[in-house]
Amino acid sequence: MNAQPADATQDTRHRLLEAAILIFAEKGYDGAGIREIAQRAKANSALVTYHFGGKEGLYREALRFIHQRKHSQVVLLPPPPEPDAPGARPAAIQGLKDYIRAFVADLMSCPADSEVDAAAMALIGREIQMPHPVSAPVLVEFARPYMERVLALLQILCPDLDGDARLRATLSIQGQILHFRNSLEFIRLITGDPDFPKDLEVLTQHFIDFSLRGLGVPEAFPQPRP
Amino acid sequence: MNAQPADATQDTRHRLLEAAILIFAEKGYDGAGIREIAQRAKANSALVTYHFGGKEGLYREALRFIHQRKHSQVVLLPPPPEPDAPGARPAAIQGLKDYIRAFVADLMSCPADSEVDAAAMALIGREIQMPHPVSAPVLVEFARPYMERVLALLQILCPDLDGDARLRATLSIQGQILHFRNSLEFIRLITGDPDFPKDLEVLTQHFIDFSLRGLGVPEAFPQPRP
DNA sequence: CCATATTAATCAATCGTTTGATTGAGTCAA
DNA sequence: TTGACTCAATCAAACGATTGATTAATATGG
Repeated sequence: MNAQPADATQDTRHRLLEAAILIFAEKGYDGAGIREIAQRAKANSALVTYHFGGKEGLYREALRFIHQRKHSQVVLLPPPPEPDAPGARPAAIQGLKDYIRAFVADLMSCPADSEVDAAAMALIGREIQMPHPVSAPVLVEFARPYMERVLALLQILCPDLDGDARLRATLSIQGQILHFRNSLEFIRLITGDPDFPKDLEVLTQHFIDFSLRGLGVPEAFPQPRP
Repeated sequence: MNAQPADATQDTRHRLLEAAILIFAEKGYDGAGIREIAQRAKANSALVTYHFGGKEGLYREALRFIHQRKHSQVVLLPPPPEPDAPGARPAAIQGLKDYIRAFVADLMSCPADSEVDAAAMALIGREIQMPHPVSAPVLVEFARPYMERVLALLQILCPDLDGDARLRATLSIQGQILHFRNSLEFIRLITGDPDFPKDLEVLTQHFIDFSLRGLGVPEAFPQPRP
């Protein structure tokens, strides 16, 4: 009569993965121990080896788990407009605005929503900075749609730029946002403001303005002084 | 008659600190072991406790060591102009250009120059993302002059912005550059280009253009379409 | 100036703990 | 019974720290 008649095993796997995300995000790969993870998951530490083949396997599967279950706002966006379609340019401007909004939403899922989601993004951020050898394939697959969408939009917005310049611009746009996410703790430390992004909407709008202007999109630039 | 008559002890301390920077930067605090560090420094592992009181003390002193010996290009810059001095605005534009150039130079000290310098900046980047409790004071002291200089320049360049908006802009400028530095490995991974920043000068110029335009500085914006 | 007492620095060896991994017995549904 | 799953107990290895002996450097007294 209990709520888990079958599949208690899948449930244990699931609990281990979520606990792994939390602990790995908090302490890093080396700092986290399988005993602590298992304890958080209310499971026996030997099950890490049984289900995942060891600590490394658990780490790899945890990242895969994040990649699969992530209800990304970005991939739900409509595809970027075709470069030579009529009205492609204003559509691309709106597309970049929508992308930044969705990117921020993906990254800044706050702990109030889901403790695991927040830890998952912290873990991804850490991996971007220093990829664990085991996670490289998952990480690239995870990030590719983000990169390619911005590159496609830039092809319309800045047709004069060559491939390298578009890559630099893409990394600048995503870099400023990722930096916010990855160094939140440090920013709060140096500003002394413990709840720094007081208003996420204002912050999002800043990213949009700064990026569009940074690209040199005239429509986003303030009126020239008279 | 040998070149090191006295002070063999200070030399050991020094070797331990440099080895610590290298190993901590490569493997992180938890991943690095004092045995490995001592071996790299050609010293006995007991000397870590003797000279620094333990692993944590070595870590703290290594970060202090970086902070002290860092021949920062940024702090060598002339002070930012006074807000109400004549010609402050063009001076501030030039000041921001100089700052970005110096900031990139500080961050991207390549391994060819000094293996330890490169590792030191990787370590700082790691600390910005997840500050070790022990390092927070050093880290804040390290970063403050960078933050304050940009904020002072923005006060001249964007007098209309309030304090929060200036902070957001500062973090966007530094964020894109720090992202390049901290996620170089990942960028090379996802682009498939193992020697990504082919030309550091072009990259620096991109940061300057993107930042000045992002701020909405009209002087940096391309001619409005006729 | 030398001999000796004192301190500082380094070493090999070892401490107790914790790590990830393994084992073998046990549980339970099919 | 079988096969998938879980458990407490245990393993060897690595960890950070400590020890006591040893050497190098300095200070002191005659």
